[in-house]
Amino acid sequence: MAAARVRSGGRPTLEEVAARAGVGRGTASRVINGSPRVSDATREAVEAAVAELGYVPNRAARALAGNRTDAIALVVPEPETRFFAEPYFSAIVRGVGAALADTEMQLLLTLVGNDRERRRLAQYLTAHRVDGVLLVAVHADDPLPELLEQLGMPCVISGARHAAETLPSVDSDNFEGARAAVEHLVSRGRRQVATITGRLEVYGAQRRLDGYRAAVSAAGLAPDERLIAPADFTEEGGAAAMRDLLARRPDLDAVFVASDVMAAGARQVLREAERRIPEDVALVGFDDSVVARHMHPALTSVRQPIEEMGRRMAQLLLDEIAGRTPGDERPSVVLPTELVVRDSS
Amino acid sequence: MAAARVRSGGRPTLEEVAARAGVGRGTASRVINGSPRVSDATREAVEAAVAELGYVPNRAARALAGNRTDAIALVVPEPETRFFAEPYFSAIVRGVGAALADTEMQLLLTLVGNDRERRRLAQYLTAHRVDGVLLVAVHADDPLPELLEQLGMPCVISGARHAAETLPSVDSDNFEGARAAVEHLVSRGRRQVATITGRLEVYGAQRRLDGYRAAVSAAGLAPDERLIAPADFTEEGGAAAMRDLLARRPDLDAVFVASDVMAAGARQVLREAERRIPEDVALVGFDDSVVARHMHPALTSVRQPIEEMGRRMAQLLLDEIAGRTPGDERPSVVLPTELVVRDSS
DNA sequence: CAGGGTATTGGGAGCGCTCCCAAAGAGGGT
DNA sequence: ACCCTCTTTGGGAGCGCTCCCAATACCCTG
Repeated sequence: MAAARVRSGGRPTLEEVAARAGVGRGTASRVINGSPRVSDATREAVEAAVAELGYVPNRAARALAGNRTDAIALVVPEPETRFFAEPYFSAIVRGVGAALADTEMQLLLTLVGNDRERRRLAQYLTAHRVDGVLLVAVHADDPLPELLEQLGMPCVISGARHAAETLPSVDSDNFEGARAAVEHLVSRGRRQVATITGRLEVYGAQRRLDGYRAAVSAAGLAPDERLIAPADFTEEGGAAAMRDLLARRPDLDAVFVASDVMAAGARQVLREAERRIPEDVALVGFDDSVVARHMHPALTSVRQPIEEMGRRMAQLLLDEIAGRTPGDERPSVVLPTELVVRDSS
Repeated sequence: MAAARVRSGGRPTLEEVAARAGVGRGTASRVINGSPRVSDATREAVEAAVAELGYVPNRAARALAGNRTDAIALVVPEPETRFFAEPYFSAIVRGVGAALADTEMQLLLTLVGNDRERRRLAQYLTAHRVDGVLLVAVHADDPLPELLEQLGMPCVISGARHAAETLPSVDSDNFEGARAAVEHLVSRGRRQVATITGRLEVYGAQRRLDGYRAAVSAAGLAPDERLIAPADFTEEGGAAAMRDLLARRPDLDAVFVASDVMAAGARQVLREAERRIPEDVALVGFDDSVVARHMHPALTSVRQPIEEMGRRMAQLLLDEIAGRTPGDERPSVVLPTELVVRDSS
């Protein structure tokens, strides 16, 4: 029995645990990793040694020997203010954190600001420094997903990039959320329902517009392209779009806005135009952010289960990494939204 | 010259880079790590080989051999909603990310929810899985800082825990921010200035109260403890405190609230009590969050340079890890705040 | 021209773990 | 009792890097 080198300080090694338990290194490793091919007696002995020594595996050694990292990266495109804004970012992080809580997986946060950082990220991924990647707010033309697919790197994205998404993705039901919002407006007697959309290259924004259209025709209202104003998810964009709408269709009596922040911009314009909310114009937002609650009047909004989305993304990724993808098709999750009715509608 | 093993797939190793450059492994390593003890010709040869092969060092191997990890942890106590709320979290993350951008350092996100996760974190840190720790929103009685100090683990905290903080810390100037806010109220002719404080166990909240007191006496106003209502940084707490204040001193004409969220609660109560803002009561918040901008009327608030705080925390930590602490005393940074005047005052 | 630096360099010895092969032990059937 | 199979076990061989020592090359000095 090889006596483990005596080490005064430092953390205990597997070798020491094995020596203490009176078994070989291989056996100790098997116990630590939960292999079934160990007798009960041995397992208990090793577990006791682990507890006595306070052994914690050395992650680096594990990664080196096992060719894995036990870490996943959450990649956040920093300029994408829509994502980085409240409540998206912290909620996603919370959800991911929750899903990872009783896992050995570490969460690496990677902010991608400019092109240089983007290249560094690509290098990172190529160097296999993580077992998988969570990609949020990817654009349809982002080369990153392709790169990941080529590398065979497990990956989950938030929000499908288009109808024929090939990557595993988690999304909220943008179509249904928008549809329900507009249906709600119609049920309150509104007849000239306009919409301010997000950037339509973003698939989710397109789906919200689709939902709007579906609800409009389901209600038997006359579709009118002049009631549709595209914007860019910013407050200023929302304001500009609202001005356009008022100019084109001054008779509108409701607006479904594809984000709360844009709704804030729209409300400002409506106030300046002296349209009362909700008496003259009803307003519904999307996201149910802090802004919605504190707007005056409080904004009716479509809530997305963002934290849950984070959790599901992480779970999907863990599955992907473990290789237990059920069928051949890519798992894609669509979570329901909820309409939170407040004073603006 | 030992021929490097030919490997079809896979990433290139140091050994391969060395072979390609026609040098030894040690020399290649020296170049990669920027050692000055290499001739220019050799350096160039190695750099060329690195570029041609697209070599990226294997992090795990480095960590194992070098007994470091090139990673730091951002530890976030999840139940601490004050911190996790907008804008704190994302701004800190941004700042930290910016400071780390041209470093090899990785950012690990660790959410600490319950006691179990807390123990796991302690184990983590004991196992030296990171080179340093960024601790945000620590309570004065949190055992974590002590643990870190015992382990000799570099650490920076956001917000001193008390006047005699021993750890390197980054903070905004809570005292001066509060003082300036109250001074502003006084300069607008307010004479009965009340305050709603955060939880006073939080040192920052205490400092804000100190700043309030300083401004009150500097203005020659009569200090009155009935004008001071403690709360807990929540909207409901702010509302309750506002009710207390109105009951005790119905003649108050201004309130300095130690956070925007509490200010939102207070505003609600003032509206119910039919006090106009700012005509009857002027309101000033703290944080300059989204809530402040969208409140009605828009809330005057004290802005903290949170992103900059994140950046400085990271820099301090990197210094600490590099061991180049200038003197013996712990570096502690206090950043200035800025009063953003809006319609509520 | 010898002697004693100083600047470079190569490569051995690990770091602590996983993988895997071969050996030892434990039954079971005939 | 013997052979064969299945289970359990030990430990060698790396994973790719850093650290460091010894070797070599080069340069002054007297």
